[in-house]
Amino acid sequence: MLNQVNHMAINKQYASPSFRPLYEQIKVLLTQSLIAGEWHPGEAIPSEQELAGRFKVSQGTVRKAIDELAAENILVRRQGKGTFVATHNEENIKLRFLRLTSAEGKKEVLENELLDCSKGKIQGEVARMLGLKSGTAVIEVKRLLSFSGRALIMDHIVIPAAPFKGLTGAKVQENNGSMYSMYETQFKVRMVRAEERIKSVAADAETAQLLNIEPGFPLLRVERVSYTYGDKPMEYRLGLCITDDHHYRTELE
Amino acid sequence: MLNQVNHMAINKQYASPSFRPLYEQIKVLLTQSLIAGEWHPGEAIPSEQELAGRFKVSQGTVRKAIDELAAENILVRRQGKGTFVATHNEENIKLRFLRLTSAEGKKEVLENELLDCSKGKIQGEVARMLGLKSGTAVIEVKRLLSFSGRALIMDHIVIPAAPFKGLTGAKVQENNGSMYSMYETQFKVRMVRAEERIKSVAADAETAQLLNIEPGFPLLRVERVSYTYGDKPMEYRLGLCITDDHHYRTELE
DNA sequence: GAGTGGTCTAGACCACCAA
DNA sequence: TGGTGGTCTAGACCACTCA
Repeated sequence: MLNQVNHMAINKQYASPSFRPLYEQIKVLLTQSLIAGEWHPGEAIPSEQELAGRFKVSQGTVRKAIDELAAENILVRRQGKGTFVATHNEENIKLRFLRLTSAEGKKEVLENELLDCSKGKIQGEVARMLGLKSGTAVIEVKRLLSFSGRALIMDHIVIPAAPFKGLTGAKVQENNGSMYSMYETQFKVRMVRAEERIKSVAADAETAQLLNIEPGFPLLRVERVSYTYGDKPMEYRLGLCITDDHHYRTELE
Repeated sequence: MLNQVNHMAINKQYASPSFRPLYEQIKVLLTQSLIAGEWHPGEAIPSEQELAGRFKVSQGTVRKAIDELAAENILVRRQGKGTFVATHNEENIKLRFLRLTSAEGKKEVLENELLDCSKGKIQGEVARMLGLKSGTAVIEVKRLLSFSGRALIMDHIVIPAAPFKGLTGAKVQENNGSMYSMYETQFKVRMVRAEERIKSVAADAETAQLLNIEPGFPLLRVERVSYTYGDKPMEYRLGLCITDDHHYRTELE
């Protein structure tokens, strides 16, 4: 199959219109291998030379494909060692998606308090955002995240039940609340990117009690959809955050 | 000078330690030309071939340097036409840094109401963030931004007076509130990237009156520092936003 | 020392654009 | 038709890692 794809490519690649560069085809092939689970997060993929041989293209073309996947945080290059599948399961990047920081950026101790982990059926807007039919079985997790001993975030997480069969509150506790790390190690699901929508809202009575603040206290409402390989949405998350001593940081480019 | 740099590079480039790739040196040279104003926003820079000749390196090396500058939104490539200095002064990207969107992402008419434009002296935290000494002369702009007829953002903008000599309220009005476009066309200052810190706050009395809401209404407090070429901070901005019908969108990668 | 990614070159050819 | 960026190749050599 690979040979055929590339023979086609080599013969037809410069037959505009609908021209697709070879390296994009290589990118698709690599992504398919990732989806198929040929290489798991943290593992090395074959060397550029070997992939060039397998795909019957030059090393430079494989290189360009890997360059782009590395720019998308899907692969990670390490000179002298190889190219690896990116992972959330390493100390320095376990919290890659956590954007809440204290004013001075000082180190903090994070704690996770599980409030609820139950099965349900999805509906409405959340179903649309996850690309699921209304009524699909989902798992819902509610938890509190504490920074240096103070509860700052109330999270409500919704994921489809099928890919996460066997997920329980106990497992969430075991992983100390690092959901993305757990998704990878336990369920082979890697989140590649996420989109967030942020609003300012007043705390309702229930949230206020959980976060130990007065009702009406201003909270940051962070709505997140996370995507796995192939831009497939796999997690919905609603966070309510206390931001009197902390802030959400982001960069515009 | 260029020859010398490159002769040094060609002879010494592979003399580890402190090895710097050639294309990084080219990047620095291109950035210096941008800072020096050799090419202005919207203009074309010389072709890859010409730059390769000028720097005495191969086209591929120039290409890699330009690739990175394009990834940083400093240059823009247009196949068949050339490579251009990126600009905020084009319709589709005038609002590149504006992250506030209505729920359905529908088009909106933006209006700018100037509240104040005055000179002052900088102090405290803002001085630190802009890398200025306390007491440096600055220009402060206060304005309201309306979306489809409703005032949603109260902006407070602080910029050093020196690079923006001659900036007046009238000029802000002329440019219809598109500050980044004005910085470029009138003062040759291009903002390349920005960092933001976001909090949720309750509206104070003054802001509430300006935005036509009740005091205590939850607002998004967006603090921004914008950087020009060479990562030099050039603008501080504090925005207070109504987010009942709108949200701030961002992407995590 | 062997193997990996990283840099640089030279050359061929294609896609796209403007005149 | 000529000039520009975009793709692809083949080869040489360097930097880095690890056994």
